[in-house]
Amino acid sequence: MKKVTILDIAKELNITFSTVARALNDHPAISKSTKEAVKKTAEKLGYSKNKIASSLRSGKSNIIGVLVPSLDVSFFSSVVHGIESIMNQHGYSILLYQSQESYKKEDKGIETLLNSRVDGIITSFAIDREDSTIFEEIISKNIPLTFFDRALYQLNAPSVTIDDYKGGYMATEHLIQSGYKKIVHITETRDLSIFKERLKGYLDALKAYNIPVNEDLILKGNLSLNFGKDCVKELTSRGIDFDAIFTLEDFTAMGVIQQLKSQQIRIPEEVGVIGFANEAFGSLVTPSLSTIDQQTHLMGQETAQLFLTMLKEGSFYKMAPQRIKLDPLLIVRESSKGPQL
Amino acid sequence: MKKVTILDIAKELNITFSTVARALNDHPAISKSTKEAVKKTAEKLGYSKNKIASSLRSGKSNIIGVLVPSLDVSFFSSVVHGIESIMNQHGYSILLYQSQESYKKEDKGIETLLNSRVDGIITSFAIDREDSTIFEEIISKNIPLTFFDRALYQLNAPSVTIDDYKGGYMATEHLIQSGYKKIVHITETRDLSIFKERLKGYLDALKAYNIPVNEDLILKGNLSLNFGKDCVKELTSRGIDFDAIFTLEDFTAMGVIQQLKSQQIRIPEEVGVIGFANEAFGSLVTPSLSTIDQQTHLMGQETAQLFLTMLKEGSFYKMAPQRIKLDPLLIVRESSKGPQL
DNA sequence: ATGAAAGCGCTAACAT
DNA sequence: ATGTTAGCGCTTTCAT
Repeated sequence: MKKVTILDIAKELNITFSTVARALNDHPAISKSTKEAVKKTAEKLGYSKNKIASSLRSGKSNIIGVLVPSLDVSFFSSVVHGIESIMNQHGYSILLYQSQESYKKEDKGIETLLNSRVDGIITSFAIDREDSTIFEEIISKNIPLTFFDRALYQLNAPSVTIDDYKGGYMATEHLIQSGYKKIVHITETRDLSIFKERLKGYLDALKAYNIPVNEDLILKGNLSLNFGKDCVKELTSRGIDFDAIFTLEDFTAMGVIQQLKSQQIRIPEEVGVIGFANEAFGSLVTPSLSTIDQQTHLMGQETAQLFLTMLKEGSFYKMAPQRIKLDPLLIVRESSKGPQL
Repeated sequence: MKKVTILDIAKELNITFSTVARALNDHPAISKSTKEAVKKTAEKLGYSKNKIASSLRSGKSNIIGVLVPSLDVSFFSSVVHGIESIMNQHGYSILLYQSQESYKKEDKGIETLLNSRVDGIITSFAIDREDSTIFEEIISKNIPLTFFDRALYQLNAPSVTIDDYKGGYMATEHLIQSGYKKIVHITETRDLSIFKERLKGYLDALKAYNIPVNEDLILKGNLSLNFGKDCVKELTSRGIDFDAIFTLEDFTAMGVIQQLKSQQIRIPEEVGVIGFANEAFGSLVTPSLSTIDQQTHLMGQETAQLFLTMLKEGSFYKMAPQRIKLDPLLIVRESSKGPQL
């Protein structure tokens, strides 16, 4: 089965290949009858348009690069799900790259995407990235770039994130309003602004309700289920007085819950717990886990939409970039129902 | 910033562009000194190789299409994670498509992938697919095709699946060996061989242990958490005698657990439960859910590896295709610890 | 409404 | 070790 080109169709119909090309692209100047004839023989011969050739000539690939830390993290796979669905509807394909949270792999990925002449890049960058020059290069080449979830605000690129500050504030306020007073926050050692924002929200909520900040109640480490367990162990062994825990994300919260249960500390009567991210397991565990939803589906859609808008504009980085901040959603479940009166 | 081509580098160095091309591709016949000079000026001028042009000329895109139902299902995103990682290490990029379990979108996806001249396709096809002609076309065009999880065995294409029969057998045998005797199986109405295999495993395990099959204990529907709840309601309202439930996947099992708990039926003392898929929440719920692990990471790796082997062969569909069946893993947790003595 | 011709940026066969 | 040359299969401008 040798490959069929527009030339083969042209020969079959005794017209030139440029007429065929126009017919296949629904060019207005081509008569209805030739269009039909062309499409029929294309079908008959099993013609498949060579997008590589047309991309080379036209300078547009209709492919956009999506670069994320890892599809093994449900947050990212969920957003990518949304991005692919929307872009697909608009005739774009997704070239996928995972950085595995390593900026070196990310740099390599960006190079490959650029070599592939993607029409633009959508990304949430690696946790260990320290300088933004590679993204500046993309911008200076006038290639559309859109961030989601993790954004570099010093750059002139649009972004879709959730309001992590607000999320942190909401979680903390909810605990306070439920009657908790000595609220622990577990955060990250690694320097990522989204975690700092959540911490800020925590601090401001305490302030707003006139609760003094106690440094003993702010624990730092590397997020994981086991870290959550360790935090509870440390708090109890050091005899620190607390009645609620707000963790930077759900897996850590899960560790907290498991350890509290194993030490026979009742949730939510003795200690309230709230996480962040609304992982699938939160509604299924006992007690079910209160959390902050990050609206992953909405984020995927908004990101794709924002990117498409940018593409249409033509001259990308001229105006101030649009920065969409999605509202986090408070999901109240059993784990934060309030202390025993 | 206009684009830099090998011609620009050639002019800069007063050599021909074909020497430049060879230097950049580390052609053995090029002297070390020119290679260095070329690479230095390439860097200096900000050259970025146009993969589209080289693909057009060479007939190889170094891109493979990955077509899955949805990244919102953790099983698939996990396997795609593995596939991307491995292919990436071997210099391939992934063009991603989601069928959303619709064979129509899948057909469109395949067409786009073929138009994009991918070097091959890796897929787990849509649940509603009824005929295999589109895959036969791919094969007849001699384009490498590899299935994972859901395979069409009548086709001459390699596949990586887990042994669903064995998984069904293991789950059932485990319940029997734990002391359960009246074992329900919840399965799918829709016609997908993986579910039928699990059912077969269930039936054969019963047979092997001389337990008569009771049709009342085999329930069919569309998998979901709520369906699991409904099944328990139906079983109890109809007064059917049962002491264990094996569900076709974990979300349904979760529904079963929630409904049993809400009816004050104790797990595992009164009713044992085992699911299938080893979703993330299984270890976190109470009681923790016994299940069958599908080895998603291994599946991703094996699929990528099998595909790469195929690529190397050159003439694809000549020999009998390799069909890798991975062993499922029995994960015993609290929900199937055995009935009260 | 259609044809002719140029060329996108590479690779690769064939020179020298 | 390097140069010459001919395309890959389209899109697009200019003619007719």
